[in-house]
Amino acid sequence: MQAIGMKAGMKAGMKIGLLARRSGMTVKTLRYYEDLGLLPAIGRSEGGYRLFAEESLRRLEFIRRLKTLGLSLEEIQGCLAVHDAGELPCGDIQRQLERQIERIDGQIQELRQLRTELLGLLAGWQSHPPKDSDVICPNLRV
Amino acid sequence: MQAIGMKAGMKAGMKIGLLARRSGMTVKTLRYYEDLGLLPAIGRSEGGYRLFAEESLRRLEFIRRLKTLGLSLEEIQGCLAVHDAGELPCGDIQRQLERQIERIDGQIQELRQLRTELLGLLAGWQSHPPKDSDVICPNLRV
DNA sequence: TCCAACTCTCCATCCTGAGGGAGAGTCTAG
DNA sequence: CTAGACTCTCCCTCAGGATGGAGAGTTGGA
Repeated sequence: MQAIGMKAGMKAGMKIGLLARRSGMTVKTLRYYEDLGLLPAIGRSEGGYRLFAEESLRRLEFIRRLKTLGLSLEEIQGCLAVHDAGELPCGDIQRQLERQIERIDGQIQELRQLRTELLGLLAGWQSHPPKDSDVICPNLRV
Repeated sequence: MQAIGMKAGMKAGMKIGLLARRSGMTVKTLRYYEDLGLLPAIGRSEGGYRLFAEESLRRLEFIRRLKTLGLSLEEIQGCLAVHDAGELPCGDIQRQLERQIERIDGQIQELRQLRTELLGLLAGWQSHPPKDSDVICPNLRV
């Protein structure tokens, strides 16, 4: 027997707590994502509770995956918007991932330069150099 | 002729705007540093204006230098505290710089791994794969 | 019916290193 | 003396991705 008011096959929607348990995210985070528009609810219960479709689980997996690849929620939202428009977001995702590689390359370059500078400074560093009242750290000459 | 109330050689102290101009930092930043305890003022004028010693310039150079090396203001403050206690901070700075190199190495490692994963994903990426209604992006299988 | 569990909204907070602006007071050259 | 430059404190805002709590309302099983 179906619940009253439900046609056979009609899905009532998950409440946020269940979705949180099934997805491994916190209720707070899901509300946050919904507010951002990343995770639309299919509606509200009579009492105002958010109701989510089964599909939300896949959506959250997608979000989680792109997040671990270093994309921002805003970038992820862009990809999801393409999906929601009925198109395959693969092309957009590809572009975002390529951009992400460029960002990473830039960051690695900066970190390498900094590392080199730090190593240079530490080569020949003296822990107890003669005091020089005009500088705070003689090794840095400042 | 000295200003009234000034003994010869006594320094009145710089007001914050002059220190900002001479150091190349903004007034806002100097107030911020003073609030944090990084840059103690030698006192206040009768009207409540912060007065800074000449030494503040060296201190700001020191802060700027360590900041470009990637240390946080908190770490810099630790080094300055050693200096202010009358000791040479070189040993502490050395330790901080070594820690910084370790942090950088860790970050580079993470970035390299991520980069590798991204490249792996993009190898063989199809911009327009066949649609699969069960996944959002077939290339990611999510 | 009743109670516990759940959910709602709204607001505040975290982190870091500042920046913006209001409104009031101070300093200094002319 | 006065105008204009300078400075004060106080509070808000930014980025990004959430998290915490208060206080009120909803749901569902016994």
